[in-house]
Amino acid sequence: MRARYRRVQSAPRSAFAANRSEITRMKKPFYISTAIHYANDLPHIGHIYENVVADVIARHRRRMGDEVFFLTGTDEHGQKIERSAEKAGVTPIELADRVVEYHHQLWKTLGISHDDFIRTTEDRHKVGVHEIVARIRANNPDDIYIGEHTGWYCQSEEAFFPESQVAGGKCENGHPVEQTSERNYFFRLSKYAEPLLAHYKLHPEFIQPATRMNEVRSFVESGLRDLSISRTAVTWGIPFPGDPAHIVYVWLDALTNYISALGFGSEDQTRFERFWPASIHLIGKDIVRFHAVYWPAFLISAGLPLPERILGHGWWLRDNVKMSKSVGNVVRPDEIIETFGADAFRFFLLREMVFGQDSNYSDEAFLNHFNSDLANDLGNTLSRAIKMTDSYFDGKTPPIRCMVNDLRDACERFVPDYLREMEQFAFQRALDAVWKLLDEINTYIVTREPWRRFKQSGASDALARILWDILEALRIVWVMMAPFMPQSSAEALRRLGATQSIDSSAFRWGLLPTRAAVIATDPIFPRIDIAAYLHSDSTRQGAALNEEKKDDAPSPATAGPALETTQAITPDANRIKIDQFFEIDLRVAEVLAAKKVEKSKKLLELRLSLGDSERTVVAGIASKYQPEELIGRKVVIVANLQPAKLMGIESNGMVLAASIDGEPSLLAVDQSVPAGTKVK
RNA sequence: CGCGGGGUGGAGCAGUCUGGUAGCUCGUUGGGCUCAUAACCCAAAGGUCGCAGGUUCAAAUCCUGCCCCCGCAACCA
Repeated sequence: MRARYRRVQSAPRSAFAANRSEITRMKKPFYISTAIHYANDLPHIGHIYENVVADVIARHRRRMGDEVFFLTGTDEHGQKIERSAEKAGVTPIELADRVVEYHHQLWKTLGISHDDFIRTTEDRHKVGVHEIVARIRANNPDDIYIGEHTGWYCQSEEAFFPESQVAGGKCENGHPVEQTSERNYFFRLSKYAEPLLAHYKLHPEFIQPATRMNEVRSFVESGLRDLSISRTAVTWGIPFPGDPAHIVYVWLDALTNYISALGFGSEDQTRFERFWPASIHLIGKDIVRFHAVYWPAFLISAGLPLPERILGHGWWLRDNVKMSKSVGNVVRPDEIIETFGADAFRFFLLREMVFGQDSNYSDEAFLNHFNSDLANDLGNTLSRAIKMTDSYFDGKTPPIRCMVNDLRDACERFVPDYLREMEQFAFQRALDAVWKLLDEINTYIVTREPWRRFKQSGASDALARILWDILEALRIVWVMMAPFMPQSSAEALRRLGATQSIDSSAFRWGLLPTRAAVIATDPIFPRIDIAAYLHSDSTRQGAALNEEKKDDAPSPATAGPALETTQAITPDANRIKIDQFFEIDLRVAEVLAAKKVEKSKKLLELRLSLGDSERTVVAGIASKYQPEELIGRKVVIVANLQPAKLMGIESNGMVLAASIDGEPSLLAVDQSVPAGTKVK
């Protein structure tokens, strides 16, 4: 993806122009939402990133004078929750409560400044969902009708599966499916292709980045089919208005959160009237379609205004191949946040990812950025400036302001750059502008040599001006950093003796008071010994970042600071009895034939001899082994495993292999051992 | 034809929409400074921008074809 962001149509203003315009005109309130996060599992780095980005935008808008409403929340309905809850032996709402509690803690830890948190199980949300259905029916009585929904139905799971999840007559969990029809309520989505295309044309900034717009447009151009908006097979959801035998389709349910949270449909709609339409729906790129097609179609039908902008961010990938401790890129953000602070992590997320693009996460990258950006540049510059002030001017900001100098020029060059990039969600470039200013400050320090001046002529006026410049430029640096690192910024400004609150005028040169107390103390970001950190505490590694934990219910034990559903494993509790081991029938087998499974990436179909019998086993070892080299080889298998179908082939056993970063290495036995020999 | 991302100095990445001297961070080398967190400053080395065609006065950027890597899904039983 190689998108640039179109300019926000409220043209980028310089810092100084902005001040004036805010006074003279009444601004439209600014409403930003994240997606509501699905409550069947704990948040991962993708959710964290989304909320941090939204928070940075919200904080930036607030200080620029906007009236901001920032919403996040949880999506708590649907089958997956039902099933996860069942597995955990709790009711769906108990499960959701647990996850939500964790969300609250996490967002607090990370300093997310949302104004409200919507749960789709709340009454106010149900009211909103009923209201939007009512509005659609009132506005376009034709748009909701009863029809037949035909699809692959799985008896044992009581659910329809999309074509993509059905293979070889089985659903994704291996149960048989059949073509079945269900009577559902439908939404006449087909009617809205033209209005949507017209809207995209009129508002090219509606979907960003632009490549997403292209995808959406071609999707709509290829024709829209009416959408089933109710289910009868699911019970955990909002009863369909007027027909409680049906449940409202999850997306109609979920999307409505953006207005139900504003009191849509309730007695008091002042928030809805004030803040809708949303300025930005911030979402992952995977759900752009729902936000850019279904949601606006529902809104048009209901006679409601459309959100101004759908902003799709990229995904955090984990460093693919080299996930290992020795390489030092094991992912453990929970520990990172605990150790280095929420601000450092927030900074990293925005510094490292080009907004909109995918990016790789690694602890090593975090640590490197921490040292070079935060410790060496941002923190160290603060330290050296304050230390000199402390020594030369008796712990107070110098007594003389300086209004004409190179640093002021630099600020007036970089602050507008920074503000422009912030408006375009180009956080990486906004931060670049900050670091360019930091460079200027460091260069200024070196070329002016305050230490030499002090030795030569003490606390002279010239020295006062120079140091005041440095401190003032740093004040502006930390004002720029405020949305990214709110706590650190407040702390740094306090140390600098800058007391005024941060608003849009805080970027102006000259605000640092003279003779204000500075605080010379420990470094704000102490350097990390990276090697020592990476090799410490190896037992706690393994919080898998992007791993889907499909049906795992979050355990109560993880309601603490852990970011993931990893559980502390005490070795003793984890040991098994020997008879448990003997339940496993391990056998030596000889490979008679081997071939790659068609269309598969890592599967080999093996024909094995167990001496007196033969069987077919499918093994996921194709990434490492060629079929030819396996023939005649002796392997160890689990012989009494339930059969399973993989890519349509029945596998009767499991070939044992050691796994090094996912690369298999087959267990070897002496070639002389006859096939069928028991292993114990 | 399942969906998507990518191939740019040693590493990680911008830049590609709107063609015009190839940029950032880290690393490396040499020098400087000593206020600071072995930090900071200056300078240098290092790239035929995956390949092949095409359009153009001009291509990392536009067009065509191809190769390779990765994520998701379908398969690690």
